[in-house]
Amino acid sequence: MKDTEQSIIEAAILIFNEDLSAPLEKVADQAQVTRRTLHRYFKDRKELMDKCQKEIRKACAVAMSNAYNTTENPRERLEAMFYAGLDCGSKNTFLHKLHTLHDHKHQAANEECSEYDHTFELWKGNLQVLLTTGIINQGMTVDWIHNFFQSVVVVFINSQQKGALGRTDARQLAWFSFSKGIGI
Amino acid sequence: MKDTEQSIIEAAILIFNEDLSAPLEKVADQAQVTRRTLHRYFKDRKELMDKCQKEIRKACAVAMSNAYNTTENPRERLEAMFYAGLDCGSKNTFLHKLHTLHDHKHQAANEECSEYDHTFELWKGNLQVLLTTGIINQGMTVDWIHNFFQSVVVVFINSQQKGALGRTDARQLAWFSFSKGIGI
DNA sequence: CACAAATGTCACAAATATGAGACATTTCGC
DNA sequence: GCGAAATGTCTCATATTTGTGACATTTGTG
Repeated sequence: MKDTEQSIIEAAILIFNEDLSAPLEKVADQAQVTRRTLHRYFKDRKELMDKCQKEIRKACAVAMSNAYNTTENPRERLEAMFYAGLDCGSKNTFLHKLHTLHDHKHQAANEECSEYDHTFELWKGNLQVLLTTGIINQGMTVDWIHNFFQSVVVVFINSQQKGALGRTDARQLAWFSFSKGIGI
Repeated sequence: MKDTEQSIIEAAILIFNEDLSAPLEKVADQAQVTRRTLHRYFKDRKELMDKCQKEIRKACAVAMSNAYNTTENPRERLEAMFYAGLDCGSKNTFLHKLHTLHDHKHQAANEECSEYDHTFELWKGNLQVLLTTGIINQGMTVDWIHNFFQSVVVVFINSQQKGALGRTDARQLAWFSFSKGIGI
């Protein structure tokens, strides 16, 4: 029964990802919990948001790290990490969103920002190999591909929400769109 | 000086696109205007939001319609409408976002929904031609490509906001990612 | 300059969101 | 079934957001 805290966090990620300033009652509803209970686990909005970020960073870091270690081939690594990104779903996109907000000033001094950077260090490093060895040609930049990656995850999430496509089909489609889209 | 109303709408689209429940003061700030002035032009939040949607639908509809009429070749049409989508920028993505929200129930009876549908009628019709003639193969679905289209627009906007890429370069990159990503 | 329109400043009431106390009810392990 | 922990209900104080009136200031125009 102690997974209430976790389910609130999951709900918050879902809600805040759509509506950053949504009232906490929406989060509580999504978690099928009272606002009162939510406040028993989280002192205030800021604390909830912080826990969300921590959860997100952890989940993404673990998934990415695991995927990275499945193979030594850069091309296969990219694919493995891509699927890991899909599996992280809205956690992945929310993390990315928080760091591309209009008023967000990215600075390495910020603890959360540096953790964010670290999360994608492996990803970007691997990507750089593919770029320099010419497997990915064109005028592709790391930033573009990073954004593009996140965007394809959004497409995947949307398709899953609608239920129009099976998970396996959607995963294949996503990888097709991503890999071809960056010129592999 | 009467473009104050318009600049508030533009500001609102920018802010609401990032944070749907953002306080109106943020919109006023973005428009470099007092909250008091904002309320002189818009009775309340709902009226502002409605005007935003109207503006968005109009802008997207005009841009798409123009692009459609530049050529009769479906393949070229797709490209022209793609660039039109880029030019609509956040208007395009905000419109799409509003209709993919978790709690949004899409129903043709709804006036705004039907207008939204109409906006992309041409786009989807043209796409269907490309699908049935086999120019786009794979297990691609219209919905997937539609979502994918919107996502690439987001990537484009992000790259422009950062200023890392010139507009022309970004447009080319975007078209590359999109066209290859759907298997053209 | 003078005048009118637009905007800003300040003040304020109403609505909504937030956070927490007190106590009832439910849930779970034993 | 008992007791403890978790959760819900109800209530309330406070903070924030919202919308508007009254009046000062700025801006554009003749």
